[in-house]
Amino acid sequence: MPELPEVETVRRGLAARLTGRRIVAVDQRRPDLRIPFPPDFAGRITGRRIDAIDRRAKYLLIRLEAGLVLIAHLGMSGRMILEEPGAVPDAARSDPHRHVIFTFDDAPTLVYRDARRFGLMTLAGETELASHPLLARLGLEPLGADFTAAALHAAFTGKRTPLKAALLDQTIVAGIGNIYACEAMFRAGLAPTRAAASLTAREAKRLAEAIRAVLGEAIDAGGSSLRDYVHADGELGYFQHRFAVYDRAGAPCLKPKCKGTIGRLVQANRSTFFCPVCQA
DNA sequence: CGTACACCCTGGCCGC
DNA sequence: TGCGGCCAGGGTGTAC
Repeated sequence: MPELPEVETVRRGLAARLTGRRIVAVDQRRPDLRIPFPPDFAGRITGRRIDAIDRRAKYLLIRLEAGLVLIAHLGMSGRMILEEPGAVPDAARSDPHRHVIFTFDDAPTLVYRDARRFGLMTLAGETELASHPLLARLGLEPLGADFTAAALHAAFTGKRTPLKAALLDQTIVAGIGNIYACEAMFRAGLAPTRAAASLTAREAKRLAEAIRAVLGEAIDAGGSSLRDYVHADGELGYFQHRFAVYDRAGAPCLKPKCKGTIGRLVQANRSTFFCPVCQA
């Protein structure tokens, strides 16, 4: 379930364990995920130390020494799993979805598992990172300093698309997925069907604050509920979180004194959950 | 250009 | 228990 908060939680877990460690072996078990691995993927990263692990939207940016960056996206089902070297669980031996296995000096083994293979891994030079096709068109970073109410309002200018679709458009705001789009609109009290450009400055301010709050709380929940952000089985960044509207169709609205019932509609082929009373 | 939809892939769940 | 249909938190390419 990787949206921005989950990717950030994974980032923190990986950074804590792997920063400064050297990749000593890479077992790449198939030629592609959503896109092909770059030529000589394993060869190009083997032997390099990890300088830092950063994030842009839902992309992990694993900075290796000498200016090489491993760009990773978890797609829908991608997971990063840390295992003690040699301690591979029996169930994992026959698991066909463990696609890449990174071995380190003096650090847990990192396994990339992705059943649906909507994730990706590729390489880019540090200097060309900002202009890389995967990253160049990304919009506002919701937890970044430039994500202001005015910037969000401006980004919605001319967008006649429904608010829900605008929030999922990574070229407008980057990192929000289906769950947190629903949660943020609920918290801001905005109807998902509103044209994005129709938001007033005041409404854009409410929405920007709701987005930041919802994402921040989810990150806090991930961080506080996991020791070092790692489950007992080594899986990183997936945590129980209570949602106010997501997947709650037919259940009562949680807003105090609201007697609404959470509804579901389909926008851009994806479910939207909302309270028709609070989000009128 | 903006918007709408099919599609990529596997697994889990539901109803029959 | 088996099987078909539907759904899923991602993004992209194509057609209008």
